[in-house]
Amino acid sequence: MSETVTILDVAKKAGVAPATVSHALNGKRPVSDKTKKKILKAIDELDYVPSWNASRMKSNNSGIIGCLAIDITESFVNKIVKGIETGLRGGQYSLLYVSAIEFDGDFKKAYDFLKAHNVSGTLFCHHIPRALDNDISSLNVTKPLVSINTRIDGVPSIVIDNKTGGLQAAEHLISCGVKNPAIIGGPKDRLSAINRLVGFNERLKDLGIELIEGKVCFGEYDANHGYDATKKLLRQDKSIDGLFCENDYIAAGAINAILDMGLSVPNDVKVLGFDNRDFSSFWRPPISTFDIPLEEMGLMGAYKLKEIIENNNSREEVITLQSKIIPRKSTLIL
Amino acid sequence: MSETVTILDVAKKAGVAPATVSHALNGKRPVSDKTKKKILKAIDELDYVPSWNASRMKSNNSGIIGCLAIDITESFVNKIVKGIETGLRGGQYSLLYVSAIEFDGDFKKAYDFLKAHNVSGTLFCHHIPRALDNDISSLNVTKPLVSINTRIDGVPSIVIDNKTGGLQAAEHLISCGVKNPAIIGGPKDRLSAINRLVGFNERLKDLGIELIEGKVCFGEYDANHGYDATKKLLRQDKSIDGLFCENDYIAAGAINAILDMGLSVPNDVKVLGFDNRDFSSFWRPPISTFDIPLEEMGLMGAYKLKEIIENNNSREEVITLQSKIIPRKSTLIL
DNA sequence: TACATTTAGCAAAACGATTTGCTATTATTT
DNA sequence: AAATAATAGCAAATCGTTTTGCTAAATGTA
Repeated sequence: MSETVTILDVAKKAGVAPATVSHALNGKRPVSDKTKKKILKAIDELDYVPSWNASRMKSNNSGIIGCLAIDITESFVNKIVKGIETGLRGGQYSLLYVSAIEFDGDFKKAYDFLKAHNVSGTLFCHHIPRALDNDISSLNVTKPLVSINTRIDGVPSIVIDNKTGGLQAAEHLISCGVKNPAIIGGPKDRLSAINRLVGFNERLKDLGIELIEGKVCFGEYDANHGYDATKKLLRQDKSIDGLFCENDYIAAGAINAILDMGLSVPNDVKVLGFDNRDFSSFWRPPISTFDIPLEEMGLMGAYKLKEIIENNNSREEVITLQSKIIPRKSTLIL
Repeated sequence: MSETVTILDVAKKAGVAPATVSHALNGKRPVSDKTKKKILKAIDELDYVPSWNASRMKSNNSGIIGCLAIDITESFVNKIVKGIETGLRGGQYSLLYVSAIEFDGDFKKAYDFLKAHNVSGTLFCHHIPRALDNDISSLNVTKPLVSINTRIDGVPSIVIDNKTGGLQAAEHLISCGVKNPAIIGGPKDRLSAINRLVGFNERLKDLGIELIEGKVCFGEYDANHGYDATKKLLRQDKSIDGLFCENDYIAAGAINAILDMGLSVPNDVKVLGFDNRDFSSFWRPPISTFDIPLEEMGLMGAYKLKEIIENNNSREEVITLQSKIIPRKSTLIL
């Protein structure tokens, strides 16, 4: 209802020119303490809040950071977003969040939407490999762009070293005494799933263990897949004594299956997950897993983007972060 | 790098006046098909995207919906936010997300931030009872406001009927044959926890069962609290045969404790949770719980806010949604 | 044919800030 | 005391749209 109070109202009340109010507020030119005090008093009394719109239109820098993610309820997305917020905190930036699903996966439309808001830069945050590679040229990118969680050619990216994760998974299982490991993977079209497998396979080969096709099982990142795949694998080969599950949902399903078959975790079969979900620490038995520094990825993405915006430094760069193994009972010998 | 293309560039290229371009785009005045075609061609060739800033400054309606929530990683928050997005989809609105923690819990600052962006309306989304009641007057609210998940006096609110939830919890446990129930609650300062208890207690009293103080245990909404409280309760009173846990983390911890004591769920003790977390369906045993329509809450909040903005209808209204019980094995007799 | 009506499009003002050129005052130096 | 430099503050232009008053052309009516 009440009218918006503008810089003019403040100026009038304080008995100065609008320009002086502006200068008093953002210090582009000095203003005497006396007038500054008058101005602040007027601002306080009128409850004046400068219009971001108006000010940013003039300076052609919206101060808005666009975040284009698939779906905020994906747990990896919301943790990354939290990191982004932390990275932006206290600055002159605000976060405009957009789900790609809102635009039926049309990245051009979604990006145009952000453009319309005159964003100072954009953070992509998704998991679909090459989702943008074909489109990136048609996007007509005019403002800085940073990709989080997926590498895009020609774009600074913050990624997780999933291959090293897989590598460490192999080492961990073997060092826990596993002789005959198998792997239950995630969806074939997700780079995370592929890379974890590649690393796992590579290190096993180094250690002289061959991962035959029958011991690799792709599927969804969920508990049902873990359950079914485990039963299938263990029926096929009763000597399997270690499972690398590419995320903790799969691992939880796998443990359920093993227990249902009357076997023990970790005594008969050791189970290693990935992701460190909130339930993993109090699952029975607690699930050994890898912690992914999701918030840190968001943080780094925000920092990187700010750096590019502020220093106009746009050289491509790939920042790779490591996940960290968290050993729990599901792989330890009692 | 490349310059921003404005409505003037389009007008020049199409050989018309800027006003005509504007009218062609948003139909406030008719434009002939011929010129419209010329204009659209120019827009396409120049890849013109109208500046949201400039247009919204003029119309004094930013089209931006502010969302002020505590923390995006809180699972209830991100589901609500998803609902909000769905509710805003396809409209001329965009979502500006702000975490209250960014402003050290200072709602005035956070709200001023949104005001500075000239938001058309704001959705509060939090769980702290009365967090705003004291502050709401000092907030100097000039634009529509809707609160989700917490009731605020004088503000349209979308809330969950936790009392009825508690009530149904009591009925369910009794109908499953429980004779001597106890409750493990959440934090005392959360309305959800209080209301679930009130409903639970009330219905038990109706059924002639007294919930003495020794059978009520407040604490965090986490598994450790569930574990510790369960051990304490069951040691105190060995005849307890049913537990209402105010969320699923607590329920998971409770089940762990019961099993560790050598008892069976549900044969010896039945456990009922709340929240329907993602792990609850494949916990062992699967946890009976309540599904909270979080996305729907967000959706309703968005709808309500749009209605207020568009029809200038600002009467207070409290929309109460019901949670829905999902019976699983943890309370069923085998 | 002459008049009224509708349609199409242009020009200019407005939104609320920032930026910059300029003037008037005050402080510093010789 | 006069000349110079520094400071304080005002007025006006600007950012990219939308809105509105107005003119000119096209259409319909008598």
